[in-house]
Amino acid sequence: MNIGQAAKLSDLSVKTIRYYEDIELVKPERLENGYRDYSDADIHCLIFLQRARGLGFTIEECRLLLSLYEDDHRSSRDVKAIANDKLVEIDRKIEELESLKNTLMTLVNNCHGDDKPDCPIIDNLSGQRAQ
Amino acid sequence: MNIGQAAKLSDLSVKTIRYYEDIELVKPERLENGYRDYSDADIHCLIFLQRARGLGFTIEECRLLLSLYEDDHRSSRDVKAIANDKLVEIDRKIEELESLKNTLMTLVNNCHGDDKPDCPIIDNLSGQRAQ
DNA sequence: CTTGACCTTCCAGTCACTGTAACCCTTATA
DNA sequence: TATAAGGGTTACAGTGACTGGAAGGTCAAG
Repeated sequence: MNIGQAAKLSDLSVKTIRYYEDIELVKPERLENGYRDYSDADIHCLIFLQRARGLGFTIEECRLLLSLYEDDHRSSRDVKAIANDKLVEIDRKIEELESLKNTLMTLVNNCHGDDKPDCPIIDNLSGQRAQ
Repeated sequence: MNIGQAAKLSDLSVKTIRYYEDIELVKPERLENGYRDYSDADIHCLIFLQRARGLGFTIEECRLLLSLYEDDHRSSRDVKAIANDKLVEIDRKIEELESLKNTLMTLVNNCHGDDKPDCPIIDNLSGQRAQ
């Protein structure tokens, strides 16, 4: 199967798929004309990657997950551990963003947003605590 | 003032400050020996940048905010608009992460996490919807 | 005079792609 | 049979916001 078809089936861009070959994630066979030839197993890997990346796993985490995916003797404990780490990370990010949001909201709410130059947002960024 | 001192006062790394000069954000004078010499105004800019970056503004947004910061005739409306855009963006990111979190939590909760190879997380990533 | 802490520039690497150029291959139609 | 469209190929550069490292210059203290 050509790379274009593989892209459609996996919902990845052609560029991304070539990149995944570059970093040795999914290595398809080659036809006589030099075209990449994706097997069904390759397609499954690409779909797997598309989903895992969509869940926020880094490429290296994907590489690990993929090796577990391809290992019939893996333990579900190993997989769960990776997913759990990612959950903790996501939670941390959400908290950071919430805190950011609160700060920004306070600033925005205190700013008149008119023609005048007086601006609590700028004041805050500049380090002034003026009310 | 030397770059090291500027780094301490602004809570930025020396590397980052040099980078900010590279991209023409804060351009200090130079001493005869070639050392950078940061004025009080430069330090204020660096602190401003440190805070704005901390609030999640991109470098280009920071550049814009900085020009408003340095413009006595700015309108608070302009500043508020930028901050508001950023708020919307942050909200979108939080929602995305919440959705990710829910998906991952469901998967993790359904996974036994034992020695056996059966793993709903892997199954989901592979596209199998097996319960 | 030497040591160590600081400063300088420049180049490469990070992450996960994306864009572009220049070229080759296949298929359908005039 | 010529050609044009729409695939495919490689290789290199760029993104954002730094960070690391090498190789060297400067300064103050002992």
